[in-house]
Amino acid sequence: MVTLADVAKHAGVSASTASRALNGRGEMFPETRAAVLEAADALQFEPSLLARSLRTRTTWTVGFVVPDVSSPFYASALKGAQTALEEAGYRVMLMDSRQDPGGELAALRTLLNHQVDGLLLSTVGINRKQFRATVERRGTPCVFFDSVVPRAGEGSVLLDNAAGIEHLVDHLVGHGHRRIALLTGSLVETSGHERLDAFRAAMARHGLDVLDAHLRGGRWSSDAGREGTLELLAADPRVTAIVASSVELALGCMFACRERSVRIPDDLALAAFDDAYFAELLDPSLTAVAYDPAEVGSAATALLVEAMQHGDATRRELKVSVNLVTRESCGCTP
Amino acid sequence: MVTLADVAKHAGVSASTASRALNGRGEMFPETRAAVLEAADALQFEPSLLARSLRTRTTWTVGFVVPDVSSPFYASALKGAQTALEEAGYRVMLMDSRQDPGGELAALRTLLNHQVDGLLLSTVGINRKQFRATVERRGTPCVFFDSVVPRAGEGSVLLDNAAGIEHLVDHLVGHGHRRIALLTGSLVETSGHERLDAFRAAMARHGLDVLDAHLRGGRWSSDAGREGTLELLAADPRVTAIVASSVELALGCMFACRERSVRIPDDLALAAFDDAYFAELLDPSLTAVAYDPAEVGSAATALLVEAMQHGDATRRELKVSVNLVTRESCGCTP
DNA sequence: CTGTTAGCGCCTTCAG
DNA sequence: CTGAAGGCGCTAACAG
Repeated sequence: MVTLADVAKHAGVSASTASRALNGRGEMFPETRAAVLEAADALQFEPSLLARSLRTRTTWTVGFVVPDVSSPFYASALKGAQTALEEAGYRVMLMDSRQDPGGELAALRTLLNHQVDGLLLSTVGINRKQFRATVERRGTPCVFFDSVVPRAGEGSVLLDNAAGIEHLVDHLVGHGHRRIALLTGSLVETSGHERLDAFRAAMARHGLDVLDAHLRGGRWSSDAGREGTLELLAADPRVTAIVASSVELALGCMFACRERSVRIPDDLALAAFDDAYFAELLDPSLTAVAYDPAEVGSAATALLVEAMQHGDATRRELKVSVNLVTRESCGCTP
Repeated sequence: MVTLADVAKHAGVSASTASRALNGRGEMFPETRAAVLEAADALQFEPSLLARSLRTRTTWTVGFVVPDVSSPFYASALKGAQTALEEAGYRVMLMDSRQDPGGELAALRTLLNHQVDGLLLSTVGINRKQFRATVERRGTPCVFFDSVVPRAGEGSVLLDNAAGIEHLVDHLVGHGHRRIALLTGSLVETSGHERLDAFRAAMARHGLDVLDAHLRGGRWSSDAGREGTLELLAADPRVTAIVASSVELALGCMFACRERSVRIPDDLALAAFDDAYFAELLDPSLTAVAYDPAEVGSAATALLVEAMQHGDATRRELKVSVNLVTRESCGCTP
């Protein structure tokens, strides 16, 4: 390995001068700088980021923690964050909490021991005290996205869950439905319980009841959607419409309907939170609330970079807007 | 920040003893060790991985480079790798080359400057010389997956592209098709050109011609699939079946067919490489070659861990097996 | 403008 | 079994 000392010797200057030349810090004679750059080039010098970080106490690395990287939503958010971070000169260290608070805490500790400069976190439900003890104690800035620890961190970016669910419920009510059920996601995550709360609120606004038997699911998977729908169908055949808290849940619902020969939208209308690039090609095509998942990542990054660089004291909470895309599954005709 | 020195002082021992106790190295009086552990616990000591890495010259970090993290395939491969790496005690540093060789080289350099212990790389087509100059020169082990630099690195994991395409072509020929076109992916990537080569070979085996006009696409996107299909439809209406090199390309094809009122499978049969969890619910449901994308990541990780730990000299090349799932788009009936 | 000195936090000789 | 000393590669403070 070729070190800064080698470059300095080769250029006939001291290590500090070499360092200054390479980092463009301070004034110096152009020919001195040129000599150093040439030497670095000749020796193919690559600085050790490790050593630099140890000395400067900044790593230019940000930790990214999500429940499941392979989920399309998180993958897109990651992409958005990665792009924005790279632009700002940061690198990404990725960890997966596997939907487990213990795993999340372990991930945070590892990242913190790595001296990351900041954290982008979609929590699976650690509490404020745990958050305090692991991240706040170190003073590392943290921005939450999609799922937050209430009143913690330097900011958060959430989808406009309330508006999304409202669109869905209003639209189904507009089609004449009154017995509407909800497939919920994981209720320890912000998007899960916000969508549930919003569903209750939207139904109430139309003077409609929400029976506990009409709330099913509890996980984000397609399986949970299928099972929840089967339970729903068995428990109360009078339900005429379903709101799914995610595409996966909606797909599960579609599977269940095929098994039970329930026709969508004739026997049961369906509309989902989360659009997908294949929604148009499904049978029937899926009415859904759309948004840009990458924007969640990039917006969170913007907040984090701000916090890392200016140490802003005020917590900022952003909402990413959503819009309804009507297709066939709700009962609309193409 | 609490350092090893603080712990040592608190426990009334030297820093070296504290280090030994914490890392379980060497023999020592149980009470000494206990005192150190207690002190570390009391002070909530967390070792600086940076300093440790600088000293030990191993970071327990692996670099992961892909063309696009938000693609479902890479996201799943990442998940597989992440899980396997974490199990082996490694962390993941992620970079996105954005389908650009320049970006890929930059990513590799950054990772290498971070002293990663190993590399998991899906290349977008850098050449052997560039690979040599950046990674081989440092001696950092690298395992390729999905897309390789020929005869480079410590190993590779590829899908069985030849078998997959063969299944697809054989099946379509079995339905009586003879004029079959191919939507290709990016030909600078291994999966892209292997699938093309395999298509030619499979067609030849049936004594069928492959016209250049029947090869369209060139990128992995849905858009490329749509445009390629429109071109195909315009150039030669006698084509009766299409093999898509990926789901995205297949979806693009389905969009194009809707625009032109071409019915699948009656007017045009379709079958794709890559299965998807929603393939069953498409209209028509999509015949496809299936495999486990996470396995690509975990298998590559196994190879890499082996290389990092035992410095194996022999290059190993793995193939992940695939299988055909027949549905309606090829002309089969449910 | 440039060189010398010191130290980030840790681990690993080498003595005792 | 334990302590002292040195250094991984780099940069910041202080002289000159």
